[in-house]
Amino acid sequence: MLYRAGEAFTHLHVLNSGFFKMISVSADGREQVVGLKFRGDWLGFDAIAGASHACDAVAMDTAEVWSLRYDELLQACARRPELLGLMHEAMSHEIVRDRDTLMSICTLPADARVVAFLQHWAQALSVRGLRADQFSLRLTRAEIGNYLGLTLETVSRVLSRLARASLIAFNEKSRRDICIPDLQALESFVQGRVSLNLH
Amino acid sequence: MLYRAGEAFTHLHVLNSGFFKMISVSADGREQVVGLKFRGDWLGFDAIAGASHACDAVAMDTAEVWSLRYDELLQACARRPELLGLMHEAMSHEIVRDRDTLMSICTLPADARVVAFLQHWAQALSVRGLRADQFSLRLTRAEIGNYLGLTLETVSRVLSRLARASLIAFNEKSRRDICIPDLQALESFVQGRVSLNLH
DNA sequence: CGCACTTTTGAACGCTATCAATGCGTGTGG
DNA sequence: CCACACGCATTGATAGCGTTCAAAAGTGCG
Repeated sequence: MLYRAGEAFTHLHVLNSGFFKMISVSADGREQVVGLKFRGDWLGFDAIAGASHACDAVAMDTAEVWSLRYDELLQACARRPELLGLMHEAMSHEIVRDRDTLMSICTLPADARVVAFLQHWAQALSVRGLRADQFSLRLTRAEIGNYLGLTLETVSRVLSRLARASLIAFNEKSRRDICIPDLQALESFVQGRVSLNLH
Repeated sequence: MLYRAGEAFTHLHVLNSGFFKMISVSADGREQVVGLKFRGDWLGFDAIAGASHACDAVAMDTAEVWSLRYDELLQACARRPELLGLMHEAMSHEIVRDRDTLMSICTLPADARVVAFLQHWAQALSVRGLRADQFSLRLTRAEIGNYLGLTLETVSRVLSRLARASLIAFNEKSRRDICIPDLQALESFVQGRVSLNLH
């Protein structure tokens, strides 16, 4: 765990390798995965406003993180304006990304949400030069469901249906490692609402 | 409309009076209310990353907006570091706020979501020194539902139920203007419903 | 007044949650 | 080595919440 909700804010972090999940807990104890972080993403922006972190940052793998003291970072930005540009870009990107997930959750049915989740993950890998046709989800069904506003059973059922339709395939070792032979086919699935009720 | 999705990014804006809604449209035409803005909020952060706006900013009322050229703003920040602090705080606050709404939508049933929406609005007014026990929603039932991942009928039903329970009251002129005699009562109403769902 | 838009309310349907049983892989201890 | 517990995943049956479809009333405006 890189930081926990409530901890005093001192550093921002840049993820150089590995994967993180961001987890918020509400006052009444509801827990929620509110974001996923990949290589190059910044962590800790949530803490600037309140001077303490608003969520937990949990590594999903061995990870390498560059931690930067915020005050020193600002001084460095004064000397090197392009650094400030990078930081603003990262913050802006996070805002846009969060809105995209909000839209997915508000407007898509369960199966399309799961597909959008897979696409998101695949694209995140692809943009970073990693293979996007075969990867590990690194989240339990329960966590995926939580992130998407679904139950773990629904996630499991959708994935099974996608596998039955050969739009994805499971690794024979672990059902958390999946293959996406044709990302286009998945994409058109969301668009056209192809019915998978083959049974 | 202050700006539209796709427009080139030149200015950030600070809302000095009035109310704005932020509307995103996905590639396949799904429309989504992704945020609400009140006095003192900044608008336009979404455009920094992509150099063009990612959503529409629509006024819900006559509004006064201060528009600041981004490049000039950065120069001013170099001279006055506290200005940069304000801007970062606003961005960070937006990130935290977006996550809160995501959590509400993912973890709460319909009635609790509507209540959370009312609380959010009331608190936004209260923090700004405006009266929070009586205000106009400025959104149609359809827009509220869209923002909360519900249909307009569900929103209408929940509001009617809340009014029947005297937790809120409608203005006799317009059913978009509501009274909240006891905000605490509303809050405990959500708590009770959620704790039932938690086990 | 007519027209378009918004809101309310009812009834029926369907998607997703809930409840429950089973299987699988892993680590642990007898 | 096996038995066992534990966490994770799958699958089925059922129920319920929210959607969909539909009708009617209220509101604002040219």
